[in-house]
Amino acid sequence: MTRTAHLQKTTRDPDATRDAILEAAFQEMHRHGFQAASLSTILAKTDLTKGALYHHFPTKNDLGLAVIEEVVRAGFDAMVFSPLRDSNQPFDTLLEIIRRKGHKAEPEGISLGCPLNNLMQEMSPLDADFKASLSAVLSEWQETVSTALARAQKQGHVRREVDCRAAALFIVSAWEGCEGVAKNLQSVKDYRLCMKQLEDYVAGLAAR
Amino acid sequence: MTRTAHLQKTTRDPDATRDAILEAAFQEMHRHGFQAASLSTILAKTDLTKGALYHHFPTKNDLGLAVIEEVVRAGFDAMVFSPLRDSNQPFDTLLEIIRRKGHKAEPEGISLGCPLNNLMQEMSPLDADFKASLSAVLSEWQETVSTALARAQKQGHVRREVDCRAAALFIVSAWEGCEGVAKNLQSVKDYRLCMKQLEDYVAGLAAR
DNA sequence: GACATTACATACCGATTGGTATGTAATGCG
DNA sequence: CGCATTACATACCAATCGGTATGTAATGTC
Repeated sequence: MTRTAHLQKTTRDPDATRDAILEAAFQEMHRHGFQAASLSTILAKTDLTKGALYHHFPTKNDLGLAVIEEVVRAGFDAMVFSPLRDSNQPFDTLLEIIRRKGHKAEPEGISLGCPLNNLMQEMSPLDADFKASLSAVLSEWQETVSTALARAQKQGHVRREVDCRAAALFIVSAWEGCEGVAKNLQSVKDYRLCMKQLEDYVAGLAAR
Repeated sequence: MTRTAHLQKTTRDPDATRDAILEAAFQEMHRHGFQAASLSTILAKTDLTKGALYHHFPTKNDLGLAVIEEVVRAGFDAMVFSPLRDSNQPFDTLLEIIRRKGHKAEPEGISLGCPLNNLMQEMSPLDADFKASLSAVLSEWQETVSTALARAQKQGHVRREVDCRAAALFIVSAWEGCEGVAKNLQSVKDYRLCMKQLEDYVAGLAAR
């Protein structure tokens, strides 16, 4: 019956608080994975409480799915999907993206790994909703690379006998593989070396 | 004060029980990862109790590390390391191993993913002991492939200008990448397609 | 200004977790 | 055989987990 002081936020901005929760949840999930991500930690980082969280997200799973669709996917969109789709020199753009990835690599980013890859490895076999959401991003990635290669092929920049879909699958896989291995080795040097090999593989698809 | 019946195992075999715990722990960790692996579940699978577990392993971390060093590593040894080291046609053997991996792929194995990769993605940034233990296996893998390529190079089966260490790093990375992506897509077909690309890449290292 | 609704804060809950303390039966050793 | 030690089983613990119920202040609507 003690009438504790209910300190509410004086200014309200639902969209901003929702974004704050999403961002904090993304960071927490990026470091500890989804299952080990603690709602308490997320809320501590945002200075919010469970009331806020469960007002915006009915359950922890929904929060995780929203992170994938609104944060992870948006990152890929800005970094890979849009540049590839908008380019009219898709082959050069693809090579350039891979090169940039290798160059701008930071130790922290390396040791945390690719958020998409992390979540796929953890959640795909455990939860169908996660699997579907993650698969959607992964497939869009593959599809985007595949389309870029096909366009380049029409331009005569990629050899005619190349199976663009298979190549795209391998590029995406190797890409994730490089990030995963470098994450474990915690080595920027190995990451660059590995991405350089991927770059060489892609360059090897070019017409003579 | 109720004198409950203490049902002990009538026959004792410490090594066997230890192995049983390790095997059950491996399966749990393979499905749910290390953190989400429940000791209760592991014990239920073995019909043992916490007394047995904590007698053989001082802590959950030690159990996890033992699984890596005694189960995961042993698997790689039998499937990859030993065959590559013992072969005197290392290039053909490497190609054969990759081919076999693609052929004998089963849906369940695919959707569970590579145990090493799973644990690396989950634990490397969280725990230094896990990182070290996992890195040891990964480095041995890379080293084994690298040595195999170098030997093949001396035999004239691999082009002279190939950087064997870099190629081995990429092969291991792409390998893990294929398994990781196929795990998410839960598609044996895509796994085989992806491993075929890797096979082609390796074949491309051959001397003309 | 009254009132419903939104946007949170606070307090509490059952379930599960890794870990420990203690007890006891089987085994190895003299 | 006697006795220490090993190899477990049982019972209990604090901490943490995701989730819920309830309360209240800010906001939108008329």
